[in-house]
Amino acid sequence: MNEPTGLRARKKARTRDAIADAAVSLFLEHGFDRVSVNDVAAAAETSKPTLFRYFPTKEDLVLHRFADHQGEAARVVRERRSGTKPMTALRRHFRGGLDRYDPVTGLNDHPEVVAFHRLVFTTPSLAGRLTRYQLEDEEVLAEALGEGVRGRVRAAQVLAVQRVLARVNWQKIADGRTARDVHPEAVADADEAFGLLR
Amino acid sequence: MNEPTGLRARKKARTRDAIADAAVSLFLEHGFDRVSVNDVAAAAETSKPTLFRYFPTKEDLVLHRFADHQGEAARVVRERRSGTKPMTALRRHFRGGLDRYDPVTGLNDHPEVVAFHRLVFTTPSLAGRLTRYQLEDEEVLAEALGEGVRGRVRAAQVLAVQRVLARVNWQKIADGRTARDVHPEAVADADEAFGLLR
DNA sequence: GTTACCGAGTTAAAAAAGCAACCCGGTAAC
DNA sequence: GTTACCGGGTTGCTTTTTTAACTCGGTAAC
Repeated sequence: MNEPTGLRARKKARTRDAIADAAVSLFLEHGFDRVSVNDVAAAAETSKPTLFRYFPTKEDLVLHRFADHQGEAARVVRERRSGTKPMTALRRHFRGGLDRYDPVTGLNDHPEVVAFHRLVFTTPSLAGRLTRYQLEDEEVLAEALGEGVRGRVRAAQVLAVQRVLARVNWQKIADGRTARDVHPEAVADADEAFGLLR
Repeated sequence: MNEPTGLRARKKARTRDAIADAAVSLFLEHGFDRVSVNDVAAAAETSKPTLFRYFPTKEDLVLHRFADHQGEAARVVRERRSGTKPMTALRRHFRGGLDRYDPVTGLNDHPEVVAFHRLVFTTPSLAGRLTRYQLEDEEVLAEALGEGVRGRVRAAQVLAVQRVLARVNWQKIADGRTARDVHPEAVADADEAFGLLR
């Protein structure tokens, strides 16, 4: 089921992780703009060209965690069991994320995760680039949802809903509440928001 | 004074160490002949050709620790202060090794060191290759000692003495005594043995 | 007595990483 | 207002590593 795990693949994954981890921990400690990519490369013990071979821009050093979820919505729609409506599949998937306290739902109170979200949301260049990612996500979801304007609008609405929900959840947790405590509200919010999509 | 420490050099050193460490620890645990170079490479997380680029033969995976002392005797002779006789320089150097409990003198009771020596001495192919190293050592020492048969004989005698002394010391320690305890005898033996060289 | 496998080493080609030098836009120094 | 540096990102070249397939000697199977 998982990729062939040769030496090459293992070491590439490790290098990638080393770079990403070094980056995030430096950014969290000193702030995105006060850390240069040279610093990151040095901390990860790789060269600058290598760093850029793994991550196209400085922002991606942070955002790859979202990038890993690229196209997830589209996939959920495409792989739904026949008989299930797209919206139901998406709602269930999001609900699953909440129950697993998946960081992308905003419903996660691990200190690192919270700090990470604050970093993303309060750094303009990061927030900006993140919306670019979501636009691409929107396009593939639109395709999965059907031709024409109809699909595009649906896609935009779904992603907007997810974005808002995640933001609301994160805000409550940033205010000091625990994920477990917020969970019921998050589920209720999700039901209401997805309900509006009909 | 020390080599430029770029990324490349650092990683090469690390790879080399990883291979050597994996090798020695596997050999100590299972025996030299029951561990294949494939096992070593796998444990060190490198490929077989890489392993062989760092160490020309399987034996060298163990013996590089001796190889690091290659030519040491010759260097001691060449770099002695003028006015000092070669033999005195060599005797003093060996004496220094005893005082530092240098593993090459056999006078070292760290469990790993003792086990390592047992490994070398009780594995025929290793013991065999080790004497090959000592022959090369002998040649360069002979050159440093002067032309002709005279130098060669001297060289052979010095190295034979060191070999015997190391072996005797190791034997006592293998019998359970501590290095500190054996030290005086080792010094006495050394004095006597080097004395015979006159 | 082949046939098949194992372990030490090697080879060639391709991927990946390092290095040094560069471009380009910004901003601080003088 | 040049000049110099800094940080993001790129380029070309070299070195290192992986991969897979190979040689060669030994030895177990049948």
